[in-house]
Amino acid sequence: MKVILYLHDLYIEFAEYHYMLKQERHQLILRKLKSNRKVLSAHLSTELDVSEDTIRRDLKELEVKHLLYKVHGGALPLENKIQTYNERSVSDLDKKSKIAKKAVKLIHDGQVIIMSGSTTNLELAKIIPLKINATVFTYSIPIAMQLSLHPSIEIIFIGGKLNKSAQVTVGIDVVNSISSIRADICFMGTGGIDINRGMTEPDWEVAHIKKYMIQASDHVVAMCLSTKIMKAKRYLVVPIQNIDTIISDYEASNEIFKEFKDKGLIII
Amino acid sequence: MKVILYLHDLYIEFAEYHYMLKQERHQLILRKLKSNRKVLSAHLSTELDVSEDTIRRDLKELEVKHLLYKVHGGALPLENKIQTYNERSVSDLDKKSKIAKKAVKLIHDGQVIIMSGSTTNLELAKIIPLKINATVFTYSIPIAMQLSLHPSIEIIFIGGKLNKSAQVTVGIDVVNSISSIRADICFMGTGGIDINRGMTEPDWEVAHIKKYMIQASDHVVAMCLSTKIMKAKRYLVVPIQNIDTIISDYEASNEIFKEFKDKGLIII
DNA sequence: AAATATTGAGCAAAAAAACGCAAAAAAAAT
DNA sequence: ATTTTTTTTGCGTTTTTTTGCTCAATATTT
Repeated sequence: MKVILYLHDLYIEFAEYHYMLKQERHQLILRKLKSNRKVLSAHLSTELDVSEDTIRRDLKELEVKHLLYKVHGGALPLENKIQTYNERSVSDLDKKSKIAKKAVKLIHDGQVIIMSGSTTNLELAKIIPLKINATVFTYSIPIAMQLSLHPSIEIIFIGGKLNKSAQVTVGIDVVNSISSIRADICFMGTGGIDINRGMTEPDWEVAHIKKYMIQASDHVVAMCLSTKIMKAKRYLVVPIQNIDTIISDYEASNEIFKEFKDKGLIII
Repeated sequence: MKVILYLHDLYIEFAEYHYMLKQERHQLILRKLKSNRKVLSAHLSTELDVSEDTIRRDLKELEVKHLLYKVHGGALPLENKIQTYNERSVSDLDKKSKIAKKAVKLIHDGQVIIMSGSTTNLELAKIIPLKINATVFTYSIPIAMQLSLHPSIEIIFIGGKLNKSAQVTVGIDVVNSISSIRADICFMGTGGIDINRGMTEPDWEVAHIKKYMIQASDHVVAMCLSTKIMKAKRYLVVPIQNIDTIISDYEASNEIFKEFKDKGLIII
């Protein structure tokens, strides 16, 4: 490696001079981060013989490229970034509780109800009037816990393998249990509703379970965020004619529902 | 210790240092909290070599992010806070956790485990080492929730009618599900153990379910408060010879166990 | 009720980051 | 080869963050 210096009218050539390119520094920083699990700006500065400003700029660049994340004093690998409350908070909570308020009017004394495991259903579970007397089948732990605060709802929990992150049971046992149920009404959160492509889900297993839930119910209520109307996900649950009612945060009069109404669906 | 990096023809030596970044401290605190189920400010201060003020500020930050909750003297995992209504009147918690500490040594990789719905079992669920890989069948919501924080335990929730106060499922469905299981070991909280009258329960339905749990297991561990030894409740679960191991908060050498030992039971 | 331990608030020192600017170097254009 | 443009870098200054300390208030234990 050579370096050529222009000084006034002198031209000097240095044979062995290690000037480090920015990219080299970046690679170096990432390597060190990998083997060391952290890097400190101050140390990098002396070790790589550049100012701390430069290191800070390097780290900032690498952060933008999602190769690390910057903290006061240095940087850490992206994987140990701590999950914060906001990141896992429920999105569109206002819309979901609006839907729940409409849905709760469909619940009556003596019904046998199936509830899927969505956050919209959790909102619904919170606002079921205390005087209602009904039986609810669910496979969601949060919903079961919420309902257990209700004085007169009988809860049947559908067992199976527990999905830890969603806190719902899944698998063949769930399907078997549901197959032996006969329910009056079924409240279903949904990944997408489209007039042609029907009700769809991003997860195969969930789609499968929901299919049986719908089979087991006399009346099927799809609770659907407005953002998911006329959208489709990967896996079909049922075609649109298997659904009886759609509840969204839109007004029922919204023109987007025209075709659904033409097919005989109730829009709330 | 030194870190040496080779990059093309460059070789750079990094001096080792152990200044700790704030985020690293946070991660360590959370990790310790997860494995120890609690952290003490004074302890952390000396361990991480920073002032207690700093620790307090760390805990406060983590609390705002909903990653733990602060108490006088330290902090506890957030799960416990959710379960506070459950631990409303947990009596003899110290004795129960003493039992749990003994019981956890019986848990090994690859086991299929049945856990009944007692608070002693909840304590056990809290302290299962993170590296353990096993399958747990349970019909208790608090236990399922506690286990869902474990990275590698597979949880099978046994469905049925939910008993709201105990947060456990009961009924014929539970019996049916358990009948089809084959487990290595079964941890059972118990209402009473007596050398002649066997293991007994105050609730008929629970007694019935436990009978099937014991039938389904190769090894039966009865976890029993010292106050319940040589006591009997209303309904028989199984006679004493169907039990393999008794764990209590007494020393195993206690003379009260003499007759049990004579019958071949293991006392821990 | 007294003794001990823990906490919160305010403050100051030190370290790190941000910002604007200008020198230096590299790249591009002439 | 020279000029222009762009990029990179370091420096001085101002802000922000972090930390430890004191002291009064609170909580816990004896």
